[in-house]
Amino acid sequence: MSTKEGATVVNLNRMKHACRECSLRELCLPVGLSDTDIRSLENMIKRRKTLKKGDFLYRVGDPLSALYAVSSGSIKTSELAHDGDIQITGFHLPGELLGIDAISTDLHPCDAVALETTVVCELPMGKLEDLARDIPSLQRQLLRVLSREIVQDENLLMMLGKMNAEARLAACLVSFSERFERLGHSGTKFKLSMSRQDLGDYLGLALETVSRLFSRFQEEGLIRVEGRHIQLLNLAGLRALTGKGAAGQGSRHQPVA
Amino acid sequence: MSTKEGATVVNLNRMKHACRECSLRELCLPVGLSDTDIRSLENMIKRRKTLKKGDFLYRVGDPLSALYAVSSGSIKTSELAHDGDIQITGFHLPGELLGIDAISTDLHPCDAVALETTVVCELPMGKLEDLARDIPSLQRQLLRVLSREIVQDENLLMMLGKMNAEARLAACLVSFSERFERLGHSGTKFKLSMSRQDLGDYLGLALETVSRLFSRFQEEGLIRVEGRHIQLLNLAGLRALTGKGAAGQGSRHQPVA
DNA sequence: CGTAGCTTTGAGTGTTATCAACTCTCGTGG
DNA sequence: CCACGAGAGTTGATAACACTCAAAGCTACG
Repeated sequence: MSTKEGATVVNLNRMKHACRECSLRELCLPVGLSDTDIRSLENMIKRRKTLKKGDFLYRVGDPLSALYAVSSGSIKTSELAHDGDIQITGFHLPGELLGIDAISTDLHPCDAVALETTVVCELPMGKLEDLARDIPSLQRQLLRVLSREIVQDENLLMMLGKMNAEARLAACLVSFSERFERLGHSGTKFKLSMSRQDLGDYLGLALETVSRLFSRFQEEGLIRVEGRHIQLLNLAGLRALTGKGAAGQGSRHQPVA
Repeated sequence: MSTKEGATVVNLNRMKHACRECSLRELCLPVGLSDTDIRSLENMIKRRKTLKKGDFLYRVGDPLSALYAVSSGSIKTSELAHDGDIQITGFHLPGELLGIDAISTDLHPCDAVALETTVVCELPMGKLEDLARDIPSLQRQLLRVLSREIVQDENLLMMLGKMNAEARLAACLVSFSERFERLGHSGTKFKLSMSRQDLGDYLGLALETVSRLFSRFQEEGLIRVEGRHIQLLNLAGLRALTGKGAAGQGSRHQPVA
């Protein structure tokens, strides 16, 4: 298969990972579950998988056997067009669930590739459904997670359909900022795990356009760029560029409207 | 509320609409449910609502009280951007479910507007969850429907991110063709219920571009256009265009959808 | 260190948005 | 019955934003 067996050999003794002790439990599936319910969830988790950079978690057409929760690292999901063009449909950070777009057909419609060394928790689909039936709050949470994914996709739709390149990258950076912060990391200084090409394939832009925008944002004092190390110097300014600026100070360069 | 009470007064005696006798049951929520299960579903359905063209089914920020299944007619869902730009996130035909993107926050993130006289079945959210707990196959079906929506959004993402204007409209027409056919209508001759502006707001194009493309497709013998009446003359040709057809069209790979 | 991949920057091009004028349809009211 | 106006659609001219092609600089890793 695509993922090496060797990877899962490491730390077999840690396989019985406890959701209760996981720092991500408030971001992941256990939200709103009682302690006993979480214990049931723990028992269901088959194992944790470690992926190296470039490893596939699953591929287009693979049958759905489990959902995966990112524990550490990051994963990109992408769809291939007939002519080889790639659309990245999401970057998945710790606490986020993968594979839910496969539920409708029981086949994965996209590839999932690790952007760096990444650990995921495996949630066997059958057991998850059984458990959801027994635990109403888990059922609700599952629906919520799916629904949240729809909302995220629709936000991305808005970006691709109605925003210019500048606004797209700004919105993307703001999104990363918020998500890193939720993870307890810095929301203004972080390292991107994906390439310019990946960002372009996500935002519907050429990689050169992404690169140029990074340079321009730096010139304008909005961010500091050093390869994949990003520092957000003017978060409000970035937000203003996305259009949704509530705390907008006059960072209006060109009348976008 | 946004929708007038008057609309629902008509035909109160038909309120006890039977899913069992609905021609859409194989497209809608009852898929895979037993006869008794469907009966439980019927009892849950609060009522049917009739909307006139332009009526809102719900608005951004409205609390989620029910999901809606389109029975006849069509509905567009759209999000408003800061500067007034709108992105249409979907056109919903009979048999399709609306409101599922509100489950994550219990608030509707988009507007839903009838494109023509439209009838919807109302599925109270709380009762639906209760019923899903009692009927495992309904739970599965519910997850499936949500997941399918994600897949659809991701297809649209692919269009907006990677396809040119020509390919987008072609893909859109092919999609309508397939959906009308599933509904038992003609897949090659149909009337669009939405304006060029709506199509543009869906495809991320200016309305003028949409209009020009219709004209060009007609010149090329792909379709026949008469206002909103569309006839597809060369479905294979349209499909070829969705594979990014400007250059050579020797596409060996199968179309996605 | 050397190579391969990633990133930056430049120059030129093209697809598509924007602005604008005109037609057509349809419903309303004079 | 026709004039009128509003909304929808078509078509043309122009220009901008982002893509493509190209080359050089940089980074990382064996």
